[in-house]
Amino acid sequence: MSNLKINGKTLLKIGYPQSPVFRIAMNVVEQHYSHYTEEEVIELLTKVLADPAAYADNAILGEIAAGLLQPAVPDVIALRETPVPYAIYGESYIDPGAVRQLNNAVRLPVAVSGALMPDAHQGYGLPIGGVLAADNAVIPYGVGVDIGCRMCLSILDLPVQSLLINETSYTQQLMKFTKFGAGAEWKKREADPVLERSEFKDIRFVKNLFDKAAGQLGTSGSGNHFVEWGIATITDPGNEWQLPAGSYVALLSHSGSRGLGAQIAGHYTQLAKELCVLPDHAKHLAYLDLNSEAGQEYWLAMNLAGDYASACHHLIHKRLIEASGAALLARVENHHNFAWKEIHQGKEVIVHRKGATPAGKGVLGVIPGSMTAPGFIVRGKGETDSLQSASHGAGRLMSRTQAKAAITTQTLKQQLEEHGVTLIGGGLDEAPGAYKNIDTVMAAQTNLVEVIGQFLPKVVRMADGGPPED
DNA sequence: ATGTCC
Repeated sequence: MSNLKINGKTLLKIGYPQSPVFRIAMNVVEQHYSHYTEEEVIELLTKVLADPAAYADNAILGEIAAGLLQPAVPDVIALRETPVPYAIYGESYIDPGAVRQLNNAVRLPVAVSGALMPDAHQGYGLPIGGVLAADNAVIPYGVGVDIGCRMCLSILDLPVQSLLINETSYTQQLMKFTKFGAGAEWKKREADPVLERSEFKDIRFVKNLFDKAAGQLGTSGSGNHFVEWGIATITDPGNEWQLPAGSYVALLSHSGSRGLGAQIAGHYTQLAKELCVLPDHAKHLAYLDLNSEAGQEYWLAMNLAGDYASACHHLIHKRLIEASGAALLARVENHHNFAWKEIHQGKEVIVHRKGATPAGKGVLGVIPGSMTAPGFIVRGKGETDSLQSASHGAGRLMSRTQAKAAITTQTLKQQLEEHGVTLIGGGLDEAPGAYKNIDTVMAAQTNLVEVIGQFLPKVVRMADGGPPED
């Protein structure tokens, strides 16, 4: 049995229009004609293209025929001249490119309001650190490529000294129970309720991602993702867990939905761009109407990816906490790449937070610093102007390329030594110097969150720097 | 962010 897939180039060559029919044809071929030769498939698709109406009632090819009978390219949707208002926090530290991107977003016809966090920098579509409330529409690139990218902090009942005395065993645990790198999968798979979800059966596109998702459950990926042992210090005696103020061993992880979320993001962004054509400078902000089939599908797939990301963190924490023999005292976790249905100013809106921490009144979150700077455990103040959001970290000061050129291995080593941090993996593009000063960023958002504690990394694991190794 | 191609 061959594994024939037809690619976009082939479809273009035989004259298929660049419309949703492209993807439909590829899916149909993959699902029903993978045993055909390429010549046979081309012959079949050419026949359908020549007379789509003749295939309209065909059980398999009817889908392609319907796509061909639709108008090929929808009209360009104009941005509004007048933007909806938005607040900026820490404007003097924000990359002007990020401001330009939010200026586009708040002119979308579906925009209701927006906000820009003090760690903002340029992304695709909505900037990282961008928040946008939309009316009954969701922007796949307003959520980001890594759907459900999130933080999870577990505070444990281990004496702080054990981390300092037995550092080697904590390092070994990280080596044994975490897995990093693009495409990384565990050989032995773990059962988990998230893998039983009906979305894996009901949404055709998502169904094809199941196998990879099952293999990648409990892995961490690459880039800025990490798992680290460190010391959490609770400073608020009125904390939610009635923990005595003081220091605890804690585990902090940062990662998302791996290949599953990336594929979902890519697929539905592409679909959105076909269905919602915006002026060129705003094209990545293409949105899906939540009443449309595509919009509803994305919403379900996005929520699945979010829950999958959460399950990944929980599996990592479960394994490491069990290995350490500790008991869990408290946990704080939050998505920072996601969209939610929320009520703002008395109206239900879709709030996109792309690199932004939910900060509703009393809502707890974690804002990481860098591998040598503290992260913060925060409680949201429910500020209206920020759409109840805060930064998701310190934010980049240098691009990855800039950081690799400006920072030396020697500098990184020295900084790690000064702060007593052990690093496994990690590239120069993730060095502390590549990030803004977290204290400056926190000072710009005192109206958004209150600090109830902090976290200092001690043993950090990240993907190896440079190209993936295995 | 991701094995960068719908």
